Amino acid sequence: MGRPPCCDKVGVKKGPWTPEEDIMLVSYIQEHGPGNWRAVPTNTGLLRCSKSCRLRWTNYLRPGIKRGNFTDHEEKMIIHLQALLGNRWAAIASYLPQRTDNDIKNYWNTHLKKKLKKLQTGPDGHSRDEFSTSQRPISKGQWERRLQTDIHMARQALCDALSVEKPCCSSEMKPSIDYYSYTKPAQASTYASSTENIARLLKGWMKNSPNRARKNPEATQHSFNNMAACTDSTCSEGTLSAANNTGCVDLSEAFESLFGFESFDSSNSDVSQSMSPEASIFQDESKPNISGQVPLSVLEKWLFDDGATLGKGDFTDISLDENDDLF
DNA sequence: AATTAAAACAACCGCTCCCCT
DNA sequence: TAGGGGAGCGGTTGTTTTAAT
Repeated sequence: MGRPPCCDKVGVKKGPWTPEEDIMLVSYIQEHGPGNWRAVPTNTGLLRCSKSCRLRWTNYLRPGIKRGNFTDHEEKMIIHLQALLGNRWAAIASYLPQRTDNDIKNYWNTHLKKKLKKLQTGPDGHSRDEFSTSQRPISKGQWERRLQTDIHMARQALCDALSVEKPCCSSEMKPSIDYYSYTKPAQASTYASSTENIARLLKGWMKNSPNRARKNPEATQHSFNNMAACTDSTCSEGTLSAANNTGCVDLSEAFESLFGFESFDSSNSDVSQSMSPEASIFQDESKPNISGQVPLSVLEKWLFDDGATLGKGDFTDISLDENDDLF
């Protein structure tokens, strides 16, 4: 006997969420907090699968989500982290607390993949595939060890960077996954605060009809973000928060200060010119970079070469030098 | 102005992990 | 310790929007 589906297939609504459904979900979570998703459809009367509710909340309704264009340094962070972690979008998203894993994944698939492919092929359209043939084969154990080290190094570097602003890290960097979680119902009252927020929310929707919202999703999302900025209890507890105006530590900014990403201009993003032939590493970006550190070094070179100035050395050097020692 | 192709993004599906009994 | 169930994650699909012709 197989496992029953998480929800009845019949009578479950699919497709885009309506504002009404959003409100129902938000009000429920406001009252009870996220979690126990299975109970959400029953308790709210939403004809949605529990998974769908969770997804809608985490990807769209959750306070503090930043929508719209990715900044240059966000882009670089994603590329860098993807090289380090592979397609572990949730892990990557934990370093970009304002972005959802889905958002990052989509951005990677639609923008960055192409961008990197361009780099790989170069302006002449010919593949610059030298490393894939010249690379030493490495055993699974080796690359796993290497990956572990990379992750550790990245965490360490990030932790160091953050500790400048706020001594929040222990020896083990804790990704901001906690930002998602919301366990104690007691905190619920401070979450979306009150009917006041729902009213504001509605107001936002009135102003931005679905059509308009689609054209400018940021506008729609804003009402939620604002709501969150004022009331998100996690912020006052010192947890990472995206509420910019609350003075909480912003990981993106921390990364910025760490990497010194400043002058990378997407308009001059014809990075292929500065790319070495090793750019061929991107040929299989859907997997963790099994091919080892050489690809990573190229990536990093590109990431840090143009425009990055302060603080960049620490991260790259550690990553490159120490990992070379592994071999 | 109409049509088509490409891009962007929201949402779904199925698998895996982890916790609880 | 094993099995069941919920939650989370990553891949993929479907729909909408935008750009090009």
